Amino acid sequence: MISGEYRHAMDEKGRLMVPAPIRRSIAGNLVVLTRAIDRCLWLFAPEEWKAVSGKLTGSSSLFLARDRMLGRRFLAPAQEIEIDRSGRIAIPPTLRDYAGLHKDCIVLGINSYVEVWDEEVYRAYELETDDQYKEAAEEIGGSITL
Amino acid sequence: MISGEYRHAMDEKGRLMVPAPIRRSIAGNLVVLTRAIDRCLWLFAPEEWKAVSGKLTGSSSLFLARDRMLGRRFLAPAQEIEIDRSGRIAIPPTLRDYAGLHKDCIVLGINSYVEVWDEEVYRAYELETDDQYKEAAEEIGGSITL
DNA sequence: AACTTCGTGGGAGAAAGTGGGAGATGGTGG
DNA sequence: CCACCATCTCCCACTTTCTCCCACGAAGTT
Repeated sequence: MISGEYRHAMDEKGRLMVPAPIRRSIAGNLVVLTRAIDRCLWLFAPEEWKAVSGKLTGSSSLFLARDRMLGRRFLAPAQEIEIDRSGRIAIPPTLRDYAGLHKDCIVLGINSYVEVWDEEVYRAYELETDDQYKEAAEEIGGSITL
Repeated sequence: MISGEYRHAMDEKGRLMVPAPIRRSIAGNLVVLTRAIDRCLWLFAPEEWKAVSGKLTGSSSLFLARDRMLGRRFLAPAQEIEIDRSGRIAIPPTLRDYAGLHKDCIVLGINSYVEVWDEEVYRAYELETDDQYKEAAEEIGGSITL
């Protein structure tokens, strides 16, 4: 179970720390990095990635526009990346650009995957979704009693 | 059953006392600390947190915008933290910033969870919500007789 | 008054994070 | 086809931060 919210700077070489607690919950030193659906990156442990991508590829067809699109935008950008001895990953330029990563990044551990955001982009996202968040909280309040 | 209202100072290292009465009602020396919905932090005993977070993670999908948002804002910030031998917790910087904790903090024990506020932020909250509080009391008065 | 419990501060060692250098790799132009 | 340049990758060393532990002060109790 991964979790935690961290702020880290990407250095001039495009390297970003994977926070130690997250690193500890990933076996081995390989991860899969890909474009998320929102303007950020997703980072999976290899076996998690297999599970997710497997569900998409399992039933997809070359001849369906929707499947081709998903392949291009979700599967193709995925890269296997090594965590170096200092616990960093080098983020490829195309992914860096997609997520608008500049320097200060936010790293989110969410259950079984990790998200990487540019700090400013994430702040903007939080503002945008603030109302939805509070609405959702009220709804959930109906079903969760503590 | 946790309760109590305490004022404690966070020291220069970002450590905050968990008041002894609250500590006694938590088994073990691990707690889960996370962002609340208002500008403060929530502290749960691990099993309480599992109960709450489990209801959210159970049926969530990577491919639904709302689920992603809830994961980011509610699940991700949660961190498991150890209570040290002196009964303190070290509050991670991102959580410290979110709640605007500076030095003097208010710790509230509420039933089955604990809230941590910056003192000034809490005073402001009390002022803001004073009218709502009295209205809410009137509403409740309809159903509670004592 | 001594003892116990609670809270506070600080120090040492360990871990985490940062920066930069050298060799390898791949692309470009002559 | 070869030489050169840019970039990448891997590794090492330094710095900072964190964590754990201990010792002291205050307050309440027997």
